[in-house]
Amino acid sequence: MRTPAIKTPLDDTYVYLIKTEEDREAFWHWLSEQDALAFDTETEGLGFHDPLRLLQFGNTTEAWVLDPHDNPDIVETVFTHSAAWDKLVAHNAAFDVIAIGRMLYRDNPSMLIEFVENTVEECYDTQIMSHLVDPRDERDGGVGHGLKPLSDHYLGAGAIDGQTALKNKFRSLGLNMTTGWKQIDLWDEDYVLYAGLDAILTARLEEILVEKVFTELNLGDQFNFDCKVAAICAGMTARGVRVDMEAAKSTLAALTGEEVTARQNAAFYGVENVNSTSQVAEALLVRGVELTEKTETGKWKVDKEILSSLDDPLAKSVMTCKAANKAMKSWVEPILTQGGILGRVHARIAALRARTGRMSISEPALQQLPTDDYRIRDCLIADEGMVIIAADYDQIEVRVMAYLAGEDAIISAIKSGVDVHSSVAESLYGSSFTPQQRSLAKGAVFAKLYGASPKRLAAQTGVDELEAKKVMAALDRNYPRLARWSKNTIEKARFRGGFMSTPSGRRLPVDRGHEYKLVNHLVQGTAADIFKNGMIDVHKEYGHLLLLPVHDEIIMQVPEYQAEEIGAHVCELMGGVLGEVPITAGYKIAGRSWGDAYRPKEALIA
DNA sequence: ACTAGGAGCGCG
DNA sequence: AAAGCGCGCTCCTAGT
Repeated sequence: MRTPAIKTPLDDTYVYLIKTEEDREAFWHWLSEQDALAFDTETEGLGFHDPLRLLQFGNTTEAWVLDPHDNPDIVETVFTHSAAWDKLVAHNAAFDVIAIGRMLYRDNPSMLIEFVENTVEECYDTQIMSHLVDPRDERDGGVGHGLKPLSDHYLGAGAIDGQTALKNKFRSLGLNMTTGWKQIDLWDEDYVLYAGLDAILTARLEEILVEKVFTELNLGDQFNFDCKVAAICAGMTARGVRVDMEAAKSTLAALTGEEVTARQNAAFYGVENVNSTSQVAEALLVRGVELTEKTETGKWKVDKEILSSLDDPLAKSVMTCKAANKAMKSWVEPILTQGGILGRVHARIAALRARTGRMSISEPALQQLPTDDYRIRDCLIADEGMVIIAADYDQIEVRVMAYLAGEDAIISAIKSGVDVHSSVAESLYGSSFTPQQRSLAKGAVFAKLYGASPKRLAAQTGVDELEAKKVMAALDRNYPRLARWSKNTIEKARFRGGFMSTPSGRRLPVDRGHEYKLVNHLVQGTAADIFKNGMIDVHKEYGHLLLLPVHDEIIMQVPEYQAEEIGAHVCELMGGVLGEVPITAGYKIAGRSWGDAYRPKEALIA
């Protein structure tokens, strides 16, 4: 007996359920007629360990919804006996492939990683395509990269909003967005309808986006490149990083102690809640501290920079308390929670997240671990017999800027192996420049890189505004190609609007009124692609050792006895030339724990 | 009760 | 003339 199909709000499109043997037979027949196959999953939640609930397949007019646990043969045939259809289509393939892989290879981490890498790379991922067409998210004024906004925009399917519909459904059942996904009946009419629709929308999006990416924009190579990167990143998520549970517990205990002491101290001065900026400001004013800066909304500004300039016991307690609290809540507790499941943290690594093409890591945010407190990184360690190493590019953004600007004066300094910032300082102040002058020169280069005003440069380096202005002007005078490139970039952006592209072809949207940002975006985006390129090359040789990407540095674990050898080789693989500009990398060996690279000398003994 | 935005802070 | 860039996360506050 066949289970009745569900008619969807889209014209002539249906969702079929696989519940009976007859359903299964009909599905196999349908499957044999597909060449492009979109798939999607529903899970109990968004975390790495949350199990699969439903698996959906679809084309542009039909979807099939099944319980993967009841149909392991279907899952295996589609995902492990490839080549029966031309392509697999998914929206953010990494998420679904990991969920499917976890079901297939529950007890075999290395098989899981291999499966994830191979399958993600093979997918036509509509999220990657979306990003190549327009990298902006909704907050930035772009279309966004979720299935819903993309369907609204490209398919005019605005009426379909599974998220909202299901949220309401959850509510009517006494559930919420956390419990609902886990507890709603597997065959709930709305649940399976929207599950199936997502596969259909993905299939429709793919048709439109493939045309745009491959034909209109000629970004086929860029797409394949980003698929490769996405696959490597998904593999790293699947591999995870080993957690040192004992270290994590003791870090948590130490931070808790610091937090409690600092909080009591702050309370003594009248601040019940250190995270309330109004309380902090009020208490400081009462103590006779002079505050001068206000925020955009007119409240007293009491950020770390201001507090640290105060030399006040309350200010110190507030800073200590906030730092400890942030470290616990953002990193140590999430690491402990995830580590408690299988001993590893499987952070989500988004291969194509920033509008410049940079990657991001979340749950937890492992690209943002504090550098001044090794105890956080101490929670993360290499596997048995291995050590953590970090290989990072040398001044990648400055080199990219020199290349993009064709600034020979900087390029020749780089080529001759001279420190770039010293070379700039020498050109500005002569060969007897002071360390302060080097630091100001470095600041000026970064100001150029970010499009900062002399005012900002002054604030950051401590010189007065006039001095900052003079330095910026001198920089422009001594490096005329850099000045011209920056100026031309901004003018071109103003004139043309729309999108501009990096040399590798990545499209960067122009923000009206903020054209100066293009200078930075071109540099950051090009640097991101160089990094990804290096990561791909390292992956070819040492894929099984990759742990995390951190903007311009690759974190790996390597067998202890080969650490030097592999480190050096990895740097060779990362390096290359950008036109005339040499691109180089260096490595450092941390130790069994990542924190070993950040441990101050005194702490090494203890 | 839940949401959105602001403020703040961590990194490259 | 003026402009620091890109992220993720947590907490607070004010809104519904």
